[in-house]
Amino acid sequence: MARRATAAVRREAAVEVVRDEKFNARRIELAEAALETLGELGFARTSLREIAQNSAFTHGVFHYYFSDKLDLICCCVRHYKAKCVTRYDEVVVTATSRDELTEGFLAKLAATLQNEARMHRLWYDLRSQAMFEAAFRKDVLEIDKNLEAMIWRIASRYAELGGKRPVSSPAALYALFDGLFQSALLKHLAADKTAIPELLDEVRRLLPTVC
Amino acid sequence: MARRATAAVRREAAVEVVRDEKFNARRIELAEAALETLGELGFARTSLREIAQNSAFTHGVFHYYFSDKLDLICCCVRHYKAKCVTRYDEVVVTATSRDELTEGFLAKLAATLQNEARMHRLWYDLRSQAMFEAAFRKDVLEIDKNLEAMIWRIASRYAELGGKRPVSSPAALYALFDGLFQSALLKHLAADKTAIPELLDEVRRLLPTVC
DNA sequence: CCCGGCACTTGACACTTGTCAAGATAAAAA
DNA sequence: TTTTTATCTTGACAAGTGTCAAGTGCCGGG
Repeated sequence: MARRATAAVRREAAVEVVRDEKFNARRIELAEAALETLGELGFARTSLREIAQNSAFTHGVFHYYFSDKLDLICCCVRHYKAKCVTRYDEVVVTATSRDELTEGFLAKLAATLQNEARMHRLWYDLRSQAMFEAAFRKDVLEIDKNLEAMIWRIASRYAELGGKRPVSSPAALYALFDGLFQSALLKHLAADKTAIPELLDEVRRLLPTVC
Repeated sequence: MARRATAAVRREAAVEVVRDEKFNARRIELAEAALETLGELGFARTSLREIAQNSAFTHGVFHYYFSDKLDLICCCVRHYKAKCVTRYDEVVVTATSRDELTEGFLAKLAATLQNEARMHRLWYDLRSQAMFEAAFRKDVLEIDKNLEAMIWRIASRYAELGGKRPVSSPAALYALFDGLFQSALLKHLAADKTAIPELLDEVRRLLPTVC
């Protein structure tokens, strides 16, 4: 009898796990839909109803899966993180020379700016929001740390391939590339055709200088 | 008679000018009040009524002096610009040695981060908004250009005092310092006591490297 | 003195917002 | 089958939004 009871408990626990997984999957699905609209309109102009309208659901769902709007957007930020901090890792791993790494990095950089401008302006938007809204800070700071590490992996590998070491700190390197990217993104969104090539030139010139 | 008519026209024109000046002065006064609230709450959460409540006026005034909310905020951005792009110029002019320039620059940097954090997070907020709202782009890009020039003046002077030339472009230098400042600001607002000293250390180490 | 226009306030408008309770639907359990 | 439970929709709520027309007070010129 004790054994049967245990089995029932186990089965119930398994059911619970499955439900949790389903619940989480839908949360992520909703977060992804939200990211679309956020990338289009920005944090300030995005409402739950607008998000719902660009998705397969109605506005009420969000309060079934999220405690409130902030909870939803925090979930968006966390989900965004997972996608974005490994963007350049393949290039880092496969490149066998400085030139190869440079070209791979630049190609990905240009493609990102070209195709994912909306997602990245959202990132800058949310990072600014974190300066006002404490609830975002923890996640934003963590993403920032991961991005810094990502840049550092590139720089380290680049230096290694030349038998050198990066000449500045991870923080300074990240600041440099992030600043350049941010500025290029703004210009690109302002329909400045020179934004991408100028960013590439700048990075191409900079890489041998700093590593 | 022609002369009297001319005199009347002139007087009227003078009156007009005075009125315009008064009108403009009040516009700036209102923009300044708006900047206070914007710095406190951020773009997303700031309403005209909130701005009015933190000022000596009522919410209706803003439509007497501005065509709409965007017009007001554009005016805020432009007014902000005027105040902020000359922050380090005195140090640049008066410093007679590299050390003096370094210490003056670092002191102002620390003071800015400490005392004007709210105004600067607003700047980063509005710069992000410009990625979504085309109406902001022209002014934001212009401010960015001015800030880049400001950094360049510091770097040039620093290099000059050492008989050198800056080793990187104005764009890269600005990206570097702006990125570092932005990151330090976020950490500072997240109550990270090490943010300011670490920024100062980083800049102190970096200056001789880049100029 | 009065009057016209400027500067500002007031109150209302149409609309949007986040939130949530109540109900519908469908799948699972009994 | 019936009952229960999970999921999702609907409609409503109060609060807040930008906007603007109408009105108030006031000051300077006639």
